[in-house]
Amino acid sequence: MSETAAPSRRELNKTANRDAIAAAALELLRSRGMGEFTVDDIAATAGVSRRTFFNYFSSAEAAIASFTQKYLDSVIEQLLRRPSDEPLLESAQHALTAVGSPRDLALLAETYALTQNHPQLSRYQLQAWDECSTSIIAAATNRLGKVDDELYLHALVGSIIASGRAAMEVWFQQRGPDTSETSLAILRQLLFDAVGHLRSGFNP
Amino acid sequence: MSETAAPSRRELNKTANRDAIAAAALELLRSRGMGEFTVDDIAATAGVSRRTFFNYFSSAEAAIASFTQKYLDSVIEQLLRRPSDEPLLESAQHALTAVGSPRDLALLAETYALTQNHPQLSRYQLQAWDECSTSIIAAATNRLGKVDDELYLHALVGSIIASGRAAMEVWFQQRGPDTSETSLAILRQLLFDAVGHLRSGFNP
DNA sequence: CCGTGATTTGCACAGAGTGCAAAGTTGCAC
DNA sequence: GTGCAACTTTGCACTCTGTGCAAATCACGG
Repeated sequence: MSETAAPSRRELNKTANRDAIAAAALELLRSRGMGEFTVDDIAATAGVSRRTFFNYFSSAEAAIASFTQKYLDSVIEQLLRRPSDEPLLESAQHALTAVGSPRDLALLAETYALTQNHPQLSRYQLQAWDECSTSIIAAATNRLGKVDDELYLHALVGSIIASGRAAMEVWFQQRGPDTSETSLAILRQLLFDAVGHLRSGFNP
Repeated sequence: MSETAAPSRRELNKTANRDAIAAAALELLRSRGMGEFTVDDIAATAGVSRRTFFNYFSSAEAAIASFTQKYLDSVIEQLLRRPSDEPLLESAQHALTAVGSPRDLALLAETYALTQNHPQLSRYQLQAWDECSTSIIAAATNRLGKVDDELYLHALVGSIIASGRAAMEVWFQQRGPDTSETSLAILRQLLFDAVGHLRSGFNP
């Protein structure tokens, strides 16, 4: 069915460049910490010009947040694979915890941990989660046709995303920057349980 | 009981300055639109130096987002006034729609409307809502003592805030930049209904 | 091999944000 | 009211950000 299609040389170079830049940003984040490096540093590490950096990302924070976006994109992908008659909350519960890409979850967790106390980066992460909401709403609207109750859908999807973020926050409080396999398993469980609470209407 | 206490001259000057700067930012936002003015413009309009602007706000966006923060602060204030044995969802429903400060809600709506398509400002607004979550969680933890289920509390409060944001979004889709009394009444109703959906566990 | 369109790069420039020290205010004790 | 201590505003200098523009470079099809 849907092949990934044309990996032309140009396309390949483009994603390779993008990945190299994001990887360079992550490397500097790990080694120096947020705020301790500049866009020039990232560009130099990635082996591109400063100007090219800005062709791909609008800021250093955006480059780091791309890892969060990547995880959330894979969540949406999983979500679209669920049977379309399955209740949204159930689909979401599975999509958030699906291990379609273990590395994505690990990077989500790592960048989340390295983000603490860096307002501007936090804002970019928030935006990534919010855009995920928007995508899910669009997909649901697409699938169900014009919904009768916009408010219901927005509040529901927003709550799902909020539950996901709650799981991240609680995980980090409990585990700190530990991103071992064990720790990530706990994170997955928290993601599952958070949406579980939502599914049960927050009735204990 | 808790008086607002010492309005010393210094304190007064400080809040007056802060208000003047925020008002100047809003005025420029209204007259020129986001991205069409600089921090120097705001400082000049407010009658302070550029450097003083940065003593109060870290960016133009932060100055605009202060109106959202103000509304959310008043929500928290209302929330703390509710009887402490009332279920959190019920308290939240009332706090979000309480007209403790009609002007705050109007400014929330207006700045929300003027924010569309301005990523950096959107991020600041998101952050304001997120910090509100954090405050509510802290308050609840404070009131109930160390909670047994952190995840439950985080997911619940996050969902409340998400419902509030959902109401804002739906309101704006329906009403655009209309901030008349009638329109604001609709917004209040949407806020009430959004949390209502959450209260009923999203069961139609 | 060459032309065409996309991509990268260098350069220039306006503006953001911050440290620092001088100048100006406010509060308080005498 | 004088004067000193603490706080606030301001100007200045400096680094870094983000973007427009045009030249150079690259990918691809003929």
